[in-house]
Amino acid sequence: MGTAERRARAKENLRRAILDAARELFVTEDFKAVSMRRIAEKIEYSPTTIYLHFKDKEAILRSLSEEGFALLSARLEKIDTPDPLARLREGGHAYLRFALAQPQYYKIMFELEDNRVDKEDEDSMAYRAFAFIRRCVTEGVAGGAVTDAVPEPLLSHVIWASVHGAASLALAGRLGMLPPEAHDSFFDALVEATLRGIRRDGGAG
Amino acid sequence: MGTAERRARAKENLRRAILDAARELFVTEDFKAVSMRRIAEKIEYSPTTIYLHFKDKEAILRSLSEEGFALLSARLEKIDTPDPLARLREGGHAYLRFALAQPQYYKIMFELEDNRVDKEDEDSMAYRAFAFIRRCVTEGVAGGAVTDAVPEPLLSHVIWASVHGAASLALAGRLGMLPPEAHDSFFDALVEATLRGIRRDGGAG
DNA sequence: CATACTGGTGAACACTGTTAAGTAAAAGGC
DNA sequence: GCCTTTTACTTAACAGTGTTCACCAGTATG
Repeated sequence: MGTAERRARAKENLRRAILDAARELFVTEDFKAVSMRRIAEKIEYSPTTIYLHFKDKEAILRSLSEEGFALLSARLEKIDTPDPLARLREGGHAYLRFALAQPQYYKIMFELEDNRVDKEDEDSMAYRAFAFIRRCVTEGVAGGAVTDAVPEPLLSHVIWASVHGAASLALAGRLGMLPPEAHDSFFDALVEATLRGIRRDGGAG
Repeated sequence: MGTAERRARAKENLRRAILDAARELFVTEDFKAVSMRRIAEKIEYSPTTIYLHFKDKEAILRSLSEEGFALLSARLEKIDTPDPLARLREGGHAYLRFALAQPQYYKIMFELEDNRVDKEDEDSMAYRAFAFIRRCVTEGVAGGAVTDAVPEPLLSHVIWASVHGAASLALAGRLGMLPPEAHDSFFDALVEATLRGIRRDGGAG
């Protein structure tokens, strides 16, 4: 039966159209500008139709959040620097560039209620982005460059927290005390301090 | 004229009542549960009355945000450990305890739109909390324990970012990969790594 | 005493997310 | 080809949201 397939395809298409419309709304305007009615208007369907494809509005935003993590991990995985610490450095800067370039994505990735990844959803995109850090740390520990005093995955979380903190402060407008031209130096200093903090030798070099 | 004073006092009282009602709503329930109508109901006034005391809803939330920073800086300023690095360590833990104990406060302190502290509003409570870090850093640099390779206030922002990142990840539910009993170890590891990252000697001690 | 100002309100506007009930069309069974 | 069931979709409505405007009573001031 080709009909069932065609129907499934149409369904998937509409689902994608909804996500596309929502993404365009919240990337070009604001995160608060995404309303069910505006999405519906954009896809030229009734608002209630959306509920046939997504449980509620948050489900749409969660999808976009996942999309954001996919974009982020794609950027991270492009980095092929052999040395784990140097790779972490590049990864940190790539992370911050992403957050600043895609603030709307970044916000829903971390400000959404109930991200709670209780279970081992190891194929989530967030997990995948995090895996970049974990690989660097594991290699770094194996090579002796990174401290083994803090067991994994604690150390990877420490790195993530530092970089996320910088991104979060910047997006929250809490870097106002720093002149804009100093932001890059700040990001640089943060990445370097973080690396020093996890080095085995304390990072005199 | 006593009448003008009495009127001013009544005005101030109502302003406080509004803030009290809003705080109780968003502390006991949720940040999203704070609505103008529910505040009005609590203070037994019409919703429109609130607009005679606050420009809009965000003005109320900004006041509460400021209140949150006041609570935080009060906690920090209690710490009187002489050694700057040890004081930073204690401050970091106090900061994290505050964020976990008052998640609603913490969220509006950093998730509110337009916190942009462009100008030198040096008497804001956020500035005051930040000054705690700056004092530690300045003393630390003077005493030789803290690196002088990164000029202030960059280094203080680095510290703030790290600790805020940990708090933010925790509140966003992004620590789900860690078992709950490991969270304290994580916070500990983060504070220690941050301190190592800013030490002059790289922190072999 | 008339005027102007103050504090407060009810009704309304233009939204929001979401649900229940209903409809037109396509698919499946005979 | 007809009948029934399922699918896709919509209209109307509910219960809220922030905010504004026109209005009104009471107080202070000329």
